[in-house]
Amino acid sequence: MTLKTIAEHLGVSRMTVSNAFSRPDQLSEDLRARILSAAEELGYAGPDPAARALARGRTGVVGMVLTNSPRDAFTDDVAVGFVRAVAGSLADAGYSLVLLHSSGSNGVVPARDIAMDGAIIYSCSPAASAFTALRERRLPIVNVEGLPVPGVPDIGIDNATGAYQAAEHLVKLGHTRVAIVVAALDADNAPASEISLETASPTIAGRLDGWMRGLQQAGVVPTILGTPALEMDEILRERIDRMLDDPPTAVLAYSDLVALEVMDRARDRGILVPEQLSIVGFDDNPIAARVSPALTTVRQDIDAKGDAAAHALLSLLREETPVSPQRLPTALVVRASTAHSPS
Amino acid sequence: MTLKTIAEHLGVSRMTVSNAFSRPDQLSEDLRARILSAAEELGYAGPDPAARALARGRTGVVGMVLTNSPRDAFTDDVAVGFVRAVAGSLADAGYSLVLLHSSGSNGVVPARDIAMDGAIIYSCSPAASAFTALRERRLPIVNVEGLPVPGVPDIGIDNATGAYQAAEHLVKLGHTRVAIVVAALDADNAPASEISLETASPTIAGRLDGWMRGLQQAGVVPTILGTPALEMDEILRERIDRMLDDPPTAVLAYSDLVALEVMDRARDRGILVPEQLSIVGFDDNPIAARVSPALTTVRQDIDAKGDAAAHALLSLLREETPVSPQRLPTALVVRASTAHSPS
DNA sequence: CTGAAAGCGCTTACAG
DNA sequence: CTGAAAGCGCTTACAG
Repeated sequence: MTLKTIAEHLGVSRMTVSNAFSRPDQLSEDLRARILSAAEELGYAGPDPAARALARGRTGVVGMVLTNSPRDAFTDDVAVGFVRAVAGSLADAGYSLVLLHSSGSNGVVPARDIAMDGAIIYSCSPAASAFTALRERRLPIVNVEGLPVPGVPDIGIDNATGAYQAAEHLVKLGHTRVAIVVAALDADNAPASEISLETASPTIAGRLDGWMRGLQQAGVVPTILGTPALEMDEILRERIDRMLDDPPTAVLAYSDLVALEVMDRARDRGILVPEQLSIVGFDDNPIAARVSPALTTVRQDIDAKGDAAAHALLSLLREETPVSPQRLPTALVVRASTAHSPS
Repeated sequence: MTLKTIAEHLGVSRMTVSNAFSRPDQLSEDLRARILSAAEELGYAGPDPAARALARGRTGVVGMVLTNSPRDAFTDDVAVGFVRAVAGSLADAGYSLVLLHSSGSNGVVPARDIAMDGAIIYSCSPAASAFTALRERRLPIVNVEGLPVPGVPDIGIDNATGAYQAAEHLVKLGHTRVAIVVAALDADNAPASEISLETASPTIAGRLDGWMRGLQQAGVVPTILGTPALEMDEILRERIDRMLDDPPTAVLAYSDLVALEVMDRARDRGILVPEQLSIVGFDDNPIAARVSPALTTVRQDIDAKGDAAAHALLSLLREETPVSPQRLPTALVVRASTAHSPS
C-alpha cells in the first residue's frame, strides 16, 4: 500500500498523489478530493514518513541527550522541567523530541543511529560519546549547561550571580561558619583554599565562584564537601554526616535535593533548621516550597532555559544567523530555612 | 559524503562498505579495518539513519503519546515516572522514545508523520486523533490506562482493589460521612446514587467501584464531587470549597495531587488533618511521603507499569505471541493523613 | 569473501 | 494543472 497503489487505482501518476498529500496547491481541489477519498477507502494512511524523511532530507525529529540515561535524568525535577519546556517549544514549531539514551549493550548508539534533524545536549561532557557522535554527523546541536565547545551554541544560567546572592544573604544574617556541599567535585570537608577548580564543571565552578565571592566580603572561608559522583551518593552522605558532627551554622548546597538531604540528616540529629543551622539550596525545585521549613534557594527559570535551547536549535535548523550564547538570570528566593546565626 | 564516497575512494563496492558498518561478519577483518579508517579519515559518520530506516523498514524509534501534550503530562510525577520507566526498558532493547505531541497549528501530526516502529498510548481516548492516526498506519501499539480497544494490548493497574482497601480503611476508622473527589466526571456534591458511571473512564470507574464497595460494607453512602476536566481546575476547586463548608470526616481523592489540594484548602480554613478530616489519595506520588502530614494513599507501581508497557510493545515488534492484558497490583499505604472519625 | 542488481517509498525540480 | 525522470542513501537476497 503505497502512493503507487493509489495512483494506479485512479489512473494518475504517483506524483499527483504525492502532491495531493504534500502540496495541495499543485492540483485541482476536485482531483485532490478524489485522491484523498480513494486513499481513505483503500486504507492508505499517507506518505510513509521514513521514505519522506529520506527524500526530503528532514525528519521532523529533534534529539535530546541527557546527562545520564533518561532513566536517571527523569528522577530530577529540574531536568524534567527542562525536557518539558523544550518539548513544548519544539512542538509549537512542529518538531517532536526523541530521548537519546547512551549506547546500550546491544550496539545501538542512538546519537549515531537515530534519524533526526538536530539535537539538544543537556549537561554533558563534550567527551561523552553521544556528544562526539552528534558532532561527527555534523548535525545542528545546542549545548545546555555544558563546557563551552567552539562552534556550538551555548545556553546556561548565570550560576555565579545567584550563588553570590545566596552567600551574601548568609553573611548578612551573621554567619561565619559556613559549609558548601557540592557534587561532581571530590572534597572531604576541606578548606576552600585546598580545592582545585580546574576539573570542576562550569556549573559547579560558576556557583563556587559566586559563593566564595559572597562570603569573602565578610572574610568567611567556607569548608567544602563534595563527591566525585554527579549526584547524591553514599560518599557525600557520609561526608555530610561528618560535617554535622561539628556543624557549621549555615550550609550552601549545590541543589535543592542535596539541601533537603542535609535538612533530613540535621533533623535526625536534633539540629534545628533554621534556628541552629541555616540551609540554602539551588534550583527552586518544585519541592523546595512544599517542604517544612520551606527552603531558601536560588531560582532558575527552567521554562526559559528550555525555550531558549529550543529556539536556539530552531534557528540553527532554519539556518538563520548563529545564536549568541545565553546566560539566563538567577535570583535568591528567601523562605524559612535560613535565619540569623545562633552564635 | 555517502557510502559511495568511501567505496570509490577505496575501489570497493558500496555494498562492501555497507557490510563493514552493518554486517562485520561479511568481510575480512583486514578489509573492514581499512574501510573504517578511511571513513574516519574522510569524516564519514556511518550509514545515514534515514536511508537505513527506509531500506530496513525499521527505525529504532518508538512513539509515546501522552494524555495531553508532553508539556502538560510532564507536570505530573506519575506520568513522568511512567515515561521514565518506559524509556529505560526500551533503551535496554535498543529503542529510543519519541514524544508525540498532538497536532500543532502547523499541520504536523506526529502520530501520522513521524517515522517509528510502534507506539505506546498513555491514558488517551480511543477517539483521540493520535490514536486513530496510529491505527490507520497499522503500527504495533499498546494502550495504557485507556478504554479497551479490540485488537490492542492493554496495560493498566487494578484500580478497584486499591480503592476498596482505601475505603475499607476509612470504614474501620469509623467514618460515616465520606466525600469522593474525582476528575473526568461531572458531579457537584451529589449523592453517589445520582452519578452515572457510563461516561466515566475505566480508571475512574474502577476506582469508584472499589470505593463504593468498600463503603457499602458499612452502609456508608458517599457524596461525590468532580469536574469534567481531566485535571484539577477551577470548577473542582470551587466544589471542594463548597464541600468544606460542611465538611465530611473523610475524603477519598482520585489522585495525590487532588488530595493535597483538599489538604491545603482544609488547612486554610483551620480544619485539622487528620484530627477533623482524614484524607486518602491515590498513586503514591513521590510527594505524598514528603508532605506534612504524610499522605495515606494507594500505591501503584509505576516502574512495573512502564516495564510492562515496554515489554508488551517489544513482543509485538518481535512478532511474538500476542500479549495478554495486564492488571498490575495496587495497595494501600497508611501514613499520617488518616485517623479515627471525630464523631 | 566480494559485488552487480533490484528495491525501500517518497519528493524535487522541470518540462509540457 | 499534470506527469516522466532522476535521485534521496542505504540494505537485502543472490550469484560468483
